Amino acid sequence: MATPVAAERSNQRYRTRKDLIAAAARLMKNGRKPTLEDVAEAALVSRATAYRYFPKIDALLVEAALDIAAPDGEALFAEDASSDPEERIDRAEAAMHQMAFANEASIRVMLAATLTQAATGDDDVPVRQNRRTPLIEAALAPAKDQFRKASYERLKSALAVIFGSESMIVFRDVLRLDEKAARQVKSWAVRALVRAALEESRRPAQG
Amino acid sequence: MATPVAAERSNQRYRTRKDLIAAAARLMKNGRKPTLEDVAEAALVSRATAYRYFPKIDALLVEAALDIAAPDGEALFAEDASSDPEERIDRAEAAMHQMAFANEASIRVMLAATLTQAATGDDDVPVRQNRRTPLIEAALAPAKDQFRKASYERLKSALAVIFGSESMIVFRDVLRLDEKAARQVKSWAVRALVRAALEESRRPAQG
DNA sequence: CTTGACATGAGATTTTTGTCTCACTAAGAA
DNA sequence: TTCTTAGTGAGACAAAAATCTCATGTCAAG
Repeated sequence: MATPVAAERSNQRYRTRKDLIAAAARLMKNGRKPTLEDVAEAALVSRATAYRYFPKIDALLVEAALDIAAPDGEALFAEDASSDPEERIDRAEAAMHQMAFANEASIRVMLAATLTQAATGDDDVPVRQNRRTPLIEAALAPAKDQFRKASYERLKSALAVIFGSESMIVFRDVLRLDEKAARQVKSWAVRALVRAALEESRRPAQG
Repeated sequence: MATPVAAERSNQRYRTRKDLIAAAARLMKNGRKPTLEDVAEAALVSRATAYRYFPKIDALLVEAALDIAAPDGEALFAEDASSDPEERIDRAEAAMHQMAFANEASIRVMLAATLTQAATGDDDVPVRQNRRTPLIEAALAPAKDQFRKASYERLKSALAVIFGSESMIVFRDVLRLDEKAARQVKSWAVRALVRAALEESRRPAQG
């Protein structure tokens, strides 16, 4: 059997794997969930090979979505002297926002692919990764000691809800707002949340 | 005229349509996207008939998701004398939260079915409906005149992001928090947002 | 009751999706 | 170079999903 598992041939395996992922990423951009056959063809690889690497196409789609450049906390705040958490969070949100709306179609495909799996408890299945929390932590880092522990954790989770690509779905499909309006709402919300967490951390009673 | 004669058959059509939707709703509860064949069988209807009613299964799944009881603003605040918007919003959120987590599997299926369509601009395709905004408006109603117009609109949109079933996905798949933790975060966040909107509406400068 | 129009059911058929086999190619070791 | 072996391609095969056709059943008007 030709199951790619031995270590020796790793270059070859790595390349075809990479080609498959790249091809999938390319196909996702038009918003349609591609079939494994589509991907194989686009990657100039036989159907059988494609199936060998990704028995479930969902796994491939998730991998492909990782190609989408996510804002990196380190880079984003590299030469940013400011330590005002409100400003920094807003800036981080702007970066995520821009990324999400620029890759809307691909993100939708990936989201749809993962949605039905977490529920069924399938475990050979890809899991959503969390790229927003590191970004949020980087933004809050300079001010971290101004928060109480509980406030800080709560704030991070709440911000994660606003930051994510899921919120884009709400703005587009449910509220029917355009990108600019969405950004304004999110900007206001994240700032308000940061302020609220800061304030309650300053007050003596309660956490 | 021949038309009214033909139209009289609507009872029959209505019943099979209803049966199909009910069957789909039943099948969605286990979190797997059912096949039209599955639905047809469960509805005691032939495949061909099912396909006649719903050429795309996604349309059927969306219809079926409507069966899920959404909290109704009128009923929820019927005997609630309180007019404190913070309390009322929190209460509304609790209701939505309970509904969303109780029907997680079905909601995931519906969400996945709609995600890839809005993007492609398919128009014979069902559209997400918005049940959360009326609820939010009902909760804010008694205090509506305490907000500036712009603040009010922004608040509603921000709350819609927190309220929705999409936030459940974030808590579960991305943050890996359980239902209780999710509720606490959301409760804190919605209250903070309401307070922020109220406060900025009281202040003279800026909107 | 009869009739016409429509809805339905039961396959046949086609398309799509996933699996398997086997020969061939090419990479790395000797 | 030659040998060994993992990775690949081509296509047969199987299973599932979607579409089409036509005979039958049933409703309601006359």
